[in-house]
Amino acid sequence: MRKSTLEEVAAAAGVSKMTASRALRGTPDVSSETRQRVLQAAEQLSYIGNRLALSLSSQRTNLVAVVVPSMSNIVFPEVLAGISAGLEGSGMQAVFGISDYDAAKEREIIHDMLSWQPSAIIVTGLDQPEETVRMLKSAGIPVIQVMDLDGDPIDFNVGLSHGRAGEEMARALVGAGRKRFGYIGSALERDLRAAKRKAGFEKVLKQNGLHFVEQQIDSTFSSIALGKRLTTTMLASVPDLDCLYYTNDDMATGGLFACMELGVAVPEKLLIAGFNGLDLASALPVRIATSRSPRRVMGETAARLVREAIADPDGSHQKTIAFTPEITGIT
Amino acid sequence: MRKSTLEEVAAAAGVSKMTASRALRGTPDVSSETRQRVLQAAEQLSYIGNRLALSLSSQRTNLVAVVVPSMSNIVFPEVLAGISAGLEGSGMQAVFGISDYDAAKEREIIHDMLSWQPSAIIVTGLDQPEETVRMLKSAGIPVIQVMDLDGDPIDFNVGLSHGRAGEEMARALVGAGRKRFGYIGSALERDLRAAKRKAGFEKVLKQNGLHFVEQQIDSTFSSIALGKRLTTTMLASVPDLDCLYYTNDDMATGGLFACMELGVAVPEKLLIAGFNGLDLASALPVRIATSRSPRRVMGETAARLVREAIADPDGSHQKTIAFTPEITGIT
DNA sequence: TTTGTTACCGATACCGGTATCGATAACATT
DNA sequence: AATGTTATCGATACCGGTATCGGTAACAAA
Repeated sequence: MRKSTLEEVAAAAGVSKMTASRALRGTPDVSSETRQRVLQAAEQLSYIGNRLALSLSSQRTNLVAVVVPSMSNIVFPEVLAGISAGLEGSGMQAVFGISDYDAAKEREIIHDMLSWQPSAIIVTGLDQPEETVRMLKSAGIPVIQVMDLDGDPIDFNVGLSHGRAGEEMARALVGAGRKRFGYIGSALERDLRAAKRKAGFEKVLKQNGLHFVEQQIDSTFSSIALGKRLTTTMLASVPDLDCLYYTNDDMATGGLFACMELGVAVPEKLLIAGFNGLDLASALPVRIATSRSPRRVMGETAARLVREAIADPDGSHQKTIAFTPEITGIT
Repeated sequence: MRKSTLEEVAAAAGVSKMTASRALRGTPDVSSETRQRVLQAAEQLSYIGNRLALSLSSQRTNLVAVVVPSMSNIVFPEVLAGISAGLEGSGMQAVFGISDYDAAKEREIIHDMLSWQPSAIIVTGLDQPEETVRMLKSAGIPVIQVMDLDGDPIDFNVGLSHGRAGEEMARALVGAGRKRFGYIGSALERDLRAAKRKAGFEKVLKQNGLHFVEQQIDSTFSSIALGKRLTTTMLASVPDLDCLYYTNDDMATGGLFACMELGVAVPEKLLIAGFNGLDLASALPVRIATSRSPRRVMGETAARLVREAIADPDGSHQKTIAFTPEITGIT
């Protein structure tokens, strides 16, 4: 079956294109009898409007572009789900792109997305290179940067400070009496937020006259398996650590599993700390420490800002919405 | 900064719209000097082409619509990542929609997506209601149904048989000497593939003169926490089960955690079986049985089919690509 | 009867690109 | 000098809708 156009629907209903358009959109100025005929013709031809034409003509799209770095970690899909849910009922539609933690690819994806003339764009983090920032600024639409808070926002900003999250976690752990710290990380040169957490953590360690006794940083991305492997290696060479800080909960969970297999008592002998507050982490048979980040809520909040900014483009809106991660799992 | 148009770029370069268009697209018939001027003007105005106009005019989009039921389970993001990766370099762009396991919502989303005139559409499963099927058929583009295999495909089909996956798992478990089976599920009325697995499993049990001694099915969606809770409840009332089959690995993992807290020996006393073959499952300190489904590969395969079907619309292509899940974790 | 109103509908321009065809100038060929 | 070629560019139509304005018929009011 070939795609049918409004023209064809109109012809089938014996009216003009314009009248058909009005009938389908529910505009007034159409007799209910005519409307009926058009609706029927459209149904009959299984007509689906052409949004390209609609958007081009009306000079507005219902698109919200969203760029996230990855889909392999549940964190970003959760943000997307939040955005998608937060947009529901607004007539707006999210379009996603994956940058694979690659700045060049991100630039390219943003460019592609902008060419679809979205009404707003949501990007992850505040660390876009200058050229990307310029592109975003010149797009003339609301730009929402999510997840992070450490940096200069382009426009709107929804997130939490990863630097502070690292600091707080370190403070809590030092406060709990831990002294011999190790760090296990992954892909820090690409996951800049994880790097910020580590930096914040180290800063507080230093303030307390402490430091990471041992570090193990892999260049691949975080996973449970990687956390398990690196932990096994590290505990073999430095068995007397009493606290391990990880990139995130996935890595930390792998660490916990390693400990369970090695028979290392968690948290008595070794405290394990991650980041994110995954559902997984709270269901674990042994508690690990984590900073709970409101991922879905951040997505929903970003969506709300988009709706507000579009509903009232000239209004003065709150530009920054900060979340504070709650630390759990330290007793 | 206001969005600039090709017209403006052309004016700035002192040429016609048409020449500017050619220069930017790298078409021949433009002197390198003129091309240079246009490129410079475009750069200067930070011009970004309008894909709406492009696609409307050229009558082709680079869009591939994708509809998945959820983002809360890592399974679907992985499929999306596979699709996204498989499309890379083709100039095509995936657009995602989330149906929340709701047939009505799915219908609506598919309708919305089709209005963007995608070049192909990928949907999850084979169980769309008749009206949705009609809509997909009349779209006149390649339709790829992924994940499932049990049913009548509209066009292309990439997936595995969940009915058989359930059967195979049951055969393996019965073969391993298990006799007293329990089932723990979630949202089966919406997650039809999980229901198919259960049906297949039960069929084989019956063939062996067995049945589920106890069932516990919640109406909410699968999660580790839910698996843990339901397992704790079930083991309290029926402690002598020797095998538990779950909706999926998330639920099964929760079950394992419950067992670890209750001190139930896994797998000696109780064997735990899920589905998916998540990374999580293989990193667990105790092995659980699972059927490994090639989620990312299914996404990549779907993307490949899309590319082939679009590159050669009239060619005869293989319509169905079947995967067989590998069972692991039974010793 | 004339004049307003109102309800309904159509003609036309336009959104921002691309496809197509034709025009022009410069140069080579006969 | 006349004719062909080639390289380069522009004018126009069109993609499929919507915005805008104007037209017609029916009916009410004066």
